[in-house]
Amino acid sequence: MGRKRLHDATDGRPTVHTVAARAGVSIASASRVLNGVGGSAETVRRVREAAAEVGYVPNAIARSLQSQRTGLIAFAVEDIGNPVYVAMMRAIEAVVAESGRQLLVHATSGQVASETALLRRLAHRYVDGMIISPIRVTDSHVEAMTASPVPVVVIGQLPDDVPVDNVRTDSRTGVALAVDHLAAAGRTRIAFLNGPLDTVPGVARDAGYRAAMARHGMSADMIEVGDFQYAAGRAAAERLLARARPDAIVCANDLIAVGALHALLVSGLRVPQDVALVGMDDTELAQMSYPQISSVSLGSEIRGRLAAQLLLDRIADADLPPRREQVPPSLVIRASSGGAS
Amino acid sequence: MGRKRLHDATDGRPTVHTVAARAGVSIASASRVLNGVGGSAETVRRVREAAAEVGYVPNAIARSLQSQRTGLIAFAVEDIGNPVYVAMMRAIEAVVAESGRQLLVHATSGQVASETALLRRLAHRYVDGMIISPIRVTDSHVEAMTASPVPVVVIGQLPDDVPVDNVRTDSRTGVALAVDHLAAAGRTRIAFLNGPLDTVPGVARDAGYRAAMARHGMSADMIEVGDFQYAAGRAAAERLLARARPDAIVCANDLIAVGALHALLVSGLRVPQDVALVGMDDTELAQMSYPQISSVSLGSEIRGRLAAQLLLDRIADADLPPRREQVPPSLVIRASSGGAS
DNA sequence: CAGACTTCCGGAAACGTTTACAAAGGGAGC
DNA sequence: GCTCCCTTTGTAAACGTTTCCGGAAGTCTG
Repeated sequence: MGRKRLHDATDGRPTVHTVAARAGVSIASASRVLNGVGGSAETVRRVREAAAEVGYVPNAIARSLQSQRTGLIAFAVEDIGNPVYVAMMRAIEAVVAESGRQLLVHATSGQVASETALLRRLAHRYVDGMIISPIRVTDSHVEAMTASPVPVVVIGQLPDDVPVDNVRTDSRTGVALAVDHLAAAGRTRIAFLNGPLDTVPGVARDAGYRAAMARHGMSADMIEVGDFQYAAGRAAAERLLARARPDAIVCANDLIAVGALHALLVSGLRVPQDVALVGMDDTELAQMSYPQISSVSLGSEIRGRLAAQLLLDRIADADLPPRREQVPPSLVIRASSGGAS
Repeated sequence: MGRKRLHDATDGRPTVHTVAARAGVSIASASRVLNGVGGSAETVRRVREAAAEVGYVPNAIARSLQSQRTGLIAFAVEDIGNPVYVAMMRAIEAVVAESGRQLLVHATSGQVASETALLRRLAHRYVDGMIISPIRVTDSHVEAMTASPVPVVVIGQLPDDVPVDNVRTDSRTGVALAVDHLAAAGRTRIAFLNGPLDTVPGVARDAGYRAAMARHGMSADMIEVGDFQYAAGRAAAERLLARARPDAIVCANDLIAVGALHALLVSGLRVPQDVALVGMDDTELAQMSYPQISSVSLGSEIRGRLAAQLLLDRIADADLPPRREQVPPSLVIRASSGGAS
């Protein structure tokens, strides 16, 4: 009834004080028992009993404040809907959950401002680490990442001198795999539908396409650019078909490929007979299409898993030297390029 | 150099104490200024300056402990990969971000044990609220939800007497819409590919199909059941085609529909000429297929948005009476059932 | 110029944990 | 019986913030 309450007002939920008082021990003892460290048999019994009686549950925030850990891992990505990120997210979730942590997901819309804002917010330490897959990498990204007090792992390319753990693949050779495959199948007019050229994957894939085409002595004049979405892919294919007559199309990701497939079928072309099609990322989408779409796998699940692992390792030991994992691309051949249905 | 440091060891990051000391004011004043409440012009200037100089950033955890709020909202869902949940997640993310909070995503694998574990963990208050879309609802779900100290909003059906905010739709009439549409188009042998019958949506959709078929005087003898995935849909369609000759198929969700489409095309049937197809959930997948798949929209984005809104409202005022929002289904007609391509 | 009122400030408590430290108790070995 | 060591316990500090409260100083009013 006193005006100045010390602990455990009648309205509040039970705290370790409640439990301690009820068990007739100090909060230190209560805490120790509840954490399973130390305590005599009798004390353990009394505390456990008291805790059960009042339905005590430790407060995660208070614990975090003390331990300086939130138990949260953030995953920041342009678009939660893109199946390639979904695949990564699944893999990351698995690793993160395994370590007893939880996953926070951010949608950045691919905007530099919101990505750097997110990185800067890491200073608030609301999370123990972040995995980010920026589609563009600017100086402010790099600056924010290196200034962050909590570990950051990047999925994607990063300038070599940036001391940040990262997981990369080689989409340049990935595109080459696709071109080689199509050329080997006798295709001679291989077009390319790319994403924006001011993105990291966009330039890499463009370079891969041009180099591979040059290697085969073919001219790289059937390129259309849009963004990395289904609608853009469909539109790009329509533009392409309006001005050229390719016998094969390589797409910078599966969403674009599905859009292209749609455009091809609408205009009465047969896939793969008239036009062969190869996508990239090897997402579920490629398998769910009809015909199933050949796709260059960039190991999304593996990259996700590796990124999560790198992050956990660094959280465990901040002094590790920066690490860099590389996942090689591989081509998965399906019906759309003449493989089995 | 003293052994017993009080605040701000040289190694640590700046805290409000650092700022206060540097500005020559008390931590109370520093905190007030940093929160933009009170302070004389001179104090404000000094504190701001000190904060900028040391690069002060408030610690989110400590703030949470004080405010009893984490600023986090959890979204728990069976499978992060299902496009219908992706759509909901997008909508929820938008609302949640708008309110200055962040989204935590849990994958439950649809297992009752992990869902109830998640709900019970809410007692730790690691999050300000949770949106959950359980595919099955058991007594332990209900018990855990009502016992939770933080608000829970359910997307999906819930027994009427459970005092928990929820957002529902009516997939029973949703299926009826599909059947009516197909019957009106002259289809007479309408099959149904459903998800598991021990799930809430599974039974509702089954009931909807049977009722609608009866209403049209058609027998409901072409039903196949699998889970709500692409592969299961494809397999179910194959089983169906092996034993019957439907002229239309209604699917319990879009993943199943895409799988069925695949099976139909593989077996040389034309869609919609030979077999009309209608999916459910109206996800991106339905638009990305060829032909595009008619689908019963259950308003995923709307449900997501509403759920987020209900949750925020309840967080703001715990004494609100339980609310229940209903989103009506609607049919989106596309090429797969004879609509425009 | 006294009193009332406002503004600003600092000390200290509070949020709910964990843990360093010291004290106390109890065997065991001599 | 004494010392030594080990176990158990409680006190209090610490994590980093916000905020209550009382006092001081300044401003206005009559």
